[in-house]
Amino acid sequence: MREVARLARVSQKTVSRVVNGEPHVSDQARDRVLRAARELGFRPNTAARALLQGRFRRIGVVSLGTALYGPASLLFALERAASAAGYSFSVVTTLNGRPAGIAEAVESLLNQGVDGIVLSEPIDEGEAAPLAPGVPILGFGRMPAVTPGTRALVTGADGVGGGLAATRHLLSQGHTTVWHVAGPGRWWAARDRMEGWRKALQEAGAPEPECIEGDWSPSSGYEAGLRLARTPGVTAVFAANDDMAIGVMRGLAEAGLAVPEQVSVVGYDDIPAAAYLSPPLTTVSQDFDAMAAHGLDLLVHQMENPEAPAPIRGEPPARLVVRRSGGPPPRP
Amino acid sequence: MREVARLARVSQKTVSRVVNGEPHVSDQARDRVLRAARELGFRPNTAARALLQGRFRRIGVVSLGTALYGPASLLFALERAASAAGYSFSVVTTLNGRPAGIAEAVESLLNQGVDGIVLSEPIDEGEAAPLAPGVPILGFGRMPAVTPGTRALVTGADGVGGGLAATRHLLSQGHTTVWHVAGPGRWWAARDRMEGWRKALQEAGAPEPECIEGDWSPSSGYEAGLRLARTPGVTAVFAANDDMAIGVMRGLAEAGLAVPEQVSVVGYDDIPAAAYLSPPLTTVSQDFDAMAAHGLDLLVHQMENPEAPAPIRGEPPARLVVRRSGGPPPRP
DNA sequence: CCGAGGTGTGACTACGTAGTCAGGCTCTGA
DNA sequence: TCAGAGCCTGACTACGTAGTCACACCTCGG
Repeated sequence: MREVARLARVSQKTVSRVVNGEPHVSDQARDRVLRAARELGFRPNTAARALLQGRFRRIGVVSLGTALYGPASLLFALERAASAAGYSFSVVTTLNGRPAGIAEAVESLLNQGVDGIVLSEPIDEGEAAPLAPGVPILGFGRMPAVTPGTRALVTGADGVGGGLAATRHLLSQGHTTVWHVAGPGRWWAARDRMEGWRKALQEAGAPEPECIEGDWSPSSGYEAGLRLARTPGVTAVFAANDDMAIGVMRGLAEAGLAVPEQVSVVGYDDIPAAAYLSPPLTTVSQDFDAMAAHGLDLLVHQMENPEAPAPIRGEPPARLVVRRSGGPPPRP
Repeated sequence: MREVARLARVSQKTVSRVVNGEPHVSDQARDRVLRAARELGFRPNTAARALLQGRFRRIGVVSLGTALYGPASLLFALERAASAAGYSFSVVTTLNGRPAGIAEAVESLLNQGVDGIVLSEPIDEGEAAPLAPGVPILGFGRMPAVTPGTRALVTGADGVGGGLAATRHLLSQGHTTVWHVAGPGRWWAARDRMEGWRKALQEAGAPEPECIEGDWSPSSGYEAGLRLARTPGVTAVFAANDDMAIGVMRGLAEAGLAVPEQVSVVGYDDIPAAAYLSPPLTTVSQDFDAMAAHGLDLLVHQMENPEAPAPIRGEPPARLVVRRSGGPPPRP
């Protein structure tokens, strides 16, 4: 910046003014500075700026690092939202199955100097609660235990609503009850979807079958499908994500059960391939961009108004997408 | 740090020494400093450190921001590799279909002060060449045009090898030739896979049918499938990713063609669901973690030895995974 | 008993930027 | 013509850390 100043025959401070678009600079000086900056390939130093202002304009995200469609979509949506809000974007993944993974990841983001943190796939890790003095944390779905004093925000992923819609749909097709292949119990998203399922059964007075826990993978869905095929009376299955739904359908098919003629299946996520499976998969769709925008709005507001209470606002609902796989129960 | 020093009754410099694990500090002083640091919740300031050292220990990645399995897997693998190498990780997505997207994204990373840049899904954008004075750039697959003077590195994604293996497999099943549903022509990955397909046909002396260009989505695969079903003589299709392969299979099925009995299909990526589709999908698998580790190795080496020429090393090969969908041609 | 070499410590400084403040200039209205 | 009110400009400084250097002290071999 000194060199630019020298070349433009102004002071370093004036260059700073031009670069930051401050007023009170003559057009002539501004012109000379801009020309000099371009000529020297000047790029303001982020470190110096951050040092002076005490913040990086950076948002950090803790992700599990799995290429699952939902989490990956949300991650990219968050990047777009952060970028639109003028923030840069750091990612840390927790090593799979590592205890204290989230707390460690949060720690690493704090060391990087982020101004806000997002837990895109909150997991209940028991005691290991993230602690972030001064830096607000946003959780999607629900939040893990948080150390008191930490500024935690929550925005819904509407897993309950989605599970409710999926299960209601199956019940409305005439099934007497609906089986559930859940995600891993530590994920809040899995718990939410299960809660929605349970609610729908209760409001319909349907019996609640034992729930099978998968790990989001098609192979766990496949195992569940084989097991459900051996279980008498199974006519409708709600899987907590599309990958498991694919596995379930495969397991049922190998056991000789046709979908949707003999068993109806509903998934969750609306992966792009869902409409092109055999049969096309009825599933629950989420608007990740809206979720990310809404969540980041909360977070940025909290970052810029440290004292203000977290505003409560509506969040984008999950939406059922009806296709063939969730058809009516078999005629006896 | 001054406060820690005061509390520990040492100089600020000694605190710095302890924090950075430098030698020549008595156990006694180190102990006092560590205790004081813990008590005050001290966290070294990244900005000041970066300002002094002229680098952030940060790697930036340009991603297209699509939740496609391959790109998302590579992104997370890169994060793991960067974290293992002691670097933090920034992501910028290019807005879909935006011209000059990559150059703009690179610019934004440079403004953040990253020490190295990865283009995880290089795209040929014609004139808009990324320009990065001083900061090395790594491209996966092949590289877009790069302004002279930019330190560009390339690591293979072995798309050619994968396309070759997929096509050879189909030919070895007895098909006279293989149709190809390609990815968007601007993607180097799509070009590589197509080149592998073409090579395999040439070495077998098989005729080269016209290639259909998709956009990686199942729906584009579906369109291609419908079109191929109307084309006489189609018995084998190589799709440039699994999503399109799913669409192709759906299109063929709707036209009454059975896979693999009447048409064999091979995909690319080995998405988790591939093994659980109907029929299970023969596809090409890549070791993203190995690719990322290898690529980051190159990049970090170049970052830390600016003058050294880029070392050339072997890269992890793509591997064919044989399942049912790529079966033999129909008996006449 | 002395010098050489190693260890432990702290004062001082620079890194590149933006906030503060002071001062010179121009323009306006009396 | 002059005071007052802007506008434009630059000197100075602080931000938090690590590199450099100086120095006191200790140990050891000759």
